[in-house]
Amino acid sequence: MINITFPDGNVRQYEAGTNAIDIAKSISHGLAKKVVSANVNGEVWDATRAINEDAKVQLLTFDDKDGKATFWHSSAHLMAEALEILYPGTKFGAGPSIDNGFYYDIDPGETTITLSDLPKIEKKMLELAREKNDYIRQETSKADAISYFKEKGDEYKLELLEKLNDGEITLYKQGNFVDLCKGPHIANTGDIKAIKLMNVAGAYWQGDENRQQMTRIYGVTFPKQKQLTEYLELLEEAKKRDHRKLGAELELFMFSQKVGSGLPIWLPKGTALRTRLEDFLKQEQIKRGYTPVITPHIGKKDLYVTSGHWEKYGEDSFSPILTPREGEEFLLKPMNCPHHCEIFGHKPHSYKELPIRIAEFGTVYRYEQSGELHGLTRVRGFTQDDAHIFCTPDQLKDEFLGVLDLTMHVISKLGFKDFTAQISLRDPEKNEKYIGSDENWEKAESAIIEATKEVGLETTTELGEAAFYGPKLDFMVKDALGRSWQLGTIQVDYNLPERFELEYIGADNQPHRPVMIHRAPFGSMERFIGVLIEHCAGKFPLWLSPEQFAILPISDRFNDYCNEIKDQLAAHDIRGIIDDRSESIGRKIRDTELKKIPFMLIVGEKEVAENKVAVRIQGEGDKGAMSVQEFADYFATLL
RNA sequence: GCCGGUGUAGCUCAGUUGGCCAGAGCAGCUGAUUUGUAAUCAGCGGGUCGGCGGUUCGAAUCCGUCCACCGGCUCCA
Repeated sequence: MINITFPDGNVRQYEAGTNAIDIAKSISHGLAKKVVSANVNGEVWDATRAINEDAKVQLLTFDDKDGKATFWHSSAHLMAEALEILYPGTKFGAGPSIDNGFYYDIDPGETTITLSDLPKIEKKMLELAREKNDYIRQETSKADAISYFKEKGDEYKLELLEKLNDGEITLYKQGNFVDLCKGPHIANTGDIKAIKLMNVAGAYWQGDENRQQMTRIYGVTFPKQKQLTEYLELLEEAKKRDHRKLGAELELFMFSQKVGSGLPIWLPKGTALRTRLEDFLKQEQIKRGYTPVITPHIGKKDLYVTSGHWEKYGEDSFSPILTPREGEEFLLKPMNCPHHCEIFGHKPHSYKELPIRIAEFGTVYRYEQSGELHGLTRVRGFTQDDAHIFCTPDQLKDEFLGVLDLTMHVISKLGFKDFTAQISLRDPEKNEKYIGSDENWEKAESAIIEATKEVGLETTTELGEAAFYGPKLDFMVKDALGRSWQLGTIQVDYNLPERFELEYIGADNQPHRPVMIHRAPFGSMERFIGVLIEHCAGKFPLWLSPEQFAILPISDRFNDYCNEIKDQLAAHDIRGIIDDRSESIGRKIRDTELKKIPFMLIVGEKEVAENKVAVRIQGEGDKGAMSVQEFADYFATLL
């Protein structure tokens, strides 16, 4: 007998060689049906794999993250089986589970698989699922595995095999399909009841753009049909929040083929929104001792040679523009920091002046490949809420903490609760990717780690994600479709001050090199607003709303009264419009609802007589009549 | 940049296997209506069918090429 310890600390005894399904059966039959895999001593195992020794076991169902991964990974194998039948000779790459399903990268040879082929593949998968084949795990020697895939002609599997050690190789088989796989898998294909293949895309083999482009097929599956229906409904909902759709509908911004792709054009309402965001941060920064500056949109190429950006990112900038007579080379500025370094360097500084915090909403232009462009979140021209702090090494940590406080203030003020903070350090294996001394890197990295610890911020750490000049802390938020976007960023930099030979005179009357912090709480106005639109589904926080109310007269006899109301509200700093079209009140309400204007103030005979307005809240309905003063007071409580 | 898809009026979409002057709803304009909590009625205007080139007696429809957009990949100071 062996001892099985459950997550709640309970210990039960089982025969050696038991498995997760049997353990589940001993608890309840319902549970046994739902078990897809099990966490055994920290490793996810097949639910049918024999457990021979004492172990800590957590049974996993589709409701667990790891359970989903098992289910979807098995679904990828099922799809591969279907593909092998429908497209004989297909070569298989890798087919993992992902956050929302699974994919398989395949090389179908001469055949092209398109969207219209997916229903056929789905159908075949369902057929195979109904055959109720077991997923069978089989340990194998490297030599046997190689000979199997050699005979099959699966060169990608052979390449994967090369990296594996003999003795740790397993194959999984369901039906007639055998795959190189470390598992784990569900017990039987029959558990897969609902299947939807989402799309096809190109993907480079091993993620290397110099190698073969594979066909990647994405799909998602569920144990119950109802779950699939719900998932598809969720996707529909998410689409409605898409900032590209809402941005057009609410007339916030536009793109023009003539102006150029990736170059957002801000319409009046979007500009109103953006200006309010900028003003909010500008005021906050003044309070916190920042000095606003303005620098040109272009800078000599030499400036970026000095900063190192030209060497590192020259190809990702717009090509230099030339002065017509002298032939001097200028870059459309891809970064504000070199300009700000020049500001710091234009006169000598005493240590008594530090820290110096130079802030600018600086518009920058970068060449993004055409296929990268995406709404407001990936563009070729954007405005950073940029600032650079020049301080002494002793001040670094306090300054970092100050920036952290500002960034978190901004994020919470905008209603983001679900964000993650990522510490990006250098990859110690790839020193050539970075500039600057080891000593400086270590100092910078530990400053970030200590500061985040001190404020108790939950972080993840990524090696190799640092900027080339220093480590950084990024704030990431997910959009409506679950894609993760970087918003605010804080970066420590010992290197630019060196490249620009920046100095201050210390208490010892000797020159010293300042440390620099790059930071942008929003990141870029474009991306931030794009994510904000999706976050609030176009219903912005009241203080940002381009129009806070619409006054809707029931007949044009009340227009004069409406104008008075509007003036009175303006005196309370509440902004809005009057819809004085000769339309029915029902129509005016509908149109205002669709524009997502937070308050409708309806004015008719009764309201004029009582000197009131009938308040209706967007998305909620009639709230009854109030005087202007009452409304203004109520409004103030919502800000 | 690479793979796949899409591109018809301001918006959402019809348009059979290439064949009369390319259609609808909404929006717009004009007029009527003066309305009580999510679409008042009538009339009218509006499209080089993404651009260019080709095949054909004839192209929105077939071919080529370029552009833009969508989903991914790669990249992201």
